[in-house]
Amino acid sequence: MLSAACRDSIRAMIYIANLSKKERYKNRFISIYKIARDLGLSFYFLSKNFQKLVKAGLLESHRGPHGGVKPLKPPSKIRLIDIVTVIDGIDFFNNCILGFEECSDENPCTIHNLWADKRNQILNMFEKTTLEDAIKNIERFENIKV
Amino acid sequence: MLSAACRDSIRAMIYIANLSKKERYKNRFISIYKIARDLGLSFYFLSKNFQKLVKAGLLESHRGPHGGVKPLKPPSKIRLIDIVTVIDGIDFFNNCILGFEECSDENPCTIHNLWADKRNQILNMFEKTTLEDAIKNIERFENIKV
DNA sequence: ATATTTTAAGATAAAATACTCTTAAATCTT
DNA sequence: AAGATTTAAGAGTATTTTATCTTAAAATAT
Ligand code: FES
Ligand code: FES
Repeated sequence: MLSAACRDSIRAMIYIANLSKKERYKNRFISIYKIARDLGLSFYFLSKNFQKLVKAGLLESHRGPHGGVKPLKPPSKIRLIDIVTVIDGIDFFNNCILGFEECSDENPCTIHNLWADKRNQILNMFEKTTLEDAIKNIERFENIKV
Repeated sequence: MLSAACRDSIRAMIYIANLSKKERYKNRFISIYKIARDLGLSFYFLSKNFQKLVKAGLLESHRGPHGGVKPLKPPSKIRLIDIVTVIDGIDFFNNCILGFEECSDENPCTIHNLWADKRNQILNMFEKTTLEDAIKNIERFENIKV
């Protein structure tokens, strides 16, 4: 459902948001190399994908020593759907699951009435969930994977 | 979410199931060429994908004049999940949305608690929905796309 | 028997996605 | 000013998915 690029980006954004809360990292740029290393991701792939997030205004970037990226908004203001929109686009939430051109209640496919509901619930989840929600889970659960 | 192969296959299976109910087609083989033409799909791609459904026992095939495919079960006994399982596999319903190796309540990622629920609802839909349900919608709605 | 129709199977080609590399530009450190 | 660090951008490569083609096998029709 999410592309590999999008999965990586969401993980990284959650990681950045969480780190940026700590005193040591507040308002500091975090190097992409460090993020990739800490999360076990490819530096090349991650920095490429980050370029979109920077352009979209979700991240601020800075070159040179002590450079890196940092969030432009507080975790409570960055929703998962914002990241998905930038990296994958939102076609998934508009398109027919059977691949028809149009998707609407007026022009439904044979399983539209069932799928549209599920799809909206997913959309709802991505719209409601912010990086802060994810961070809270990090604090809440012990053996959580970041 | 569904691959192109899977989307095509589901559409074709619904079409076959619906056609097989009609007196003229009862217990007859329906040519793959006709199915592809009627649904606007590629004959090559569809016949390739059908091979899996035949092997899996969802379709019976027959070569030569008046050959083709026909369902091996009544529409009420073929669930969407059966087709998805054969064509795409069920990894989607087991895997972590953020790409982690494991996915379980005991070893969750930062959004597992939110996603697992949605994912199960989708699974539920695919498990509960049969070809008969889709056919009923064909009868129920006027401008429906098959 | 021979020719025709139709699916099966495997090879090939094209397109999309995932991933990597190289060079440049910006910034900092000395 | 020179060198080191770090992201930006675009080109390049690899892998996966999608789509097509070719040949074979099976069944029917003549
Ligand atoms: S028309 Fe197919 S899901 Fe809406
Ligand atoms: S662990 Fe990530 S969705 Fe379950």
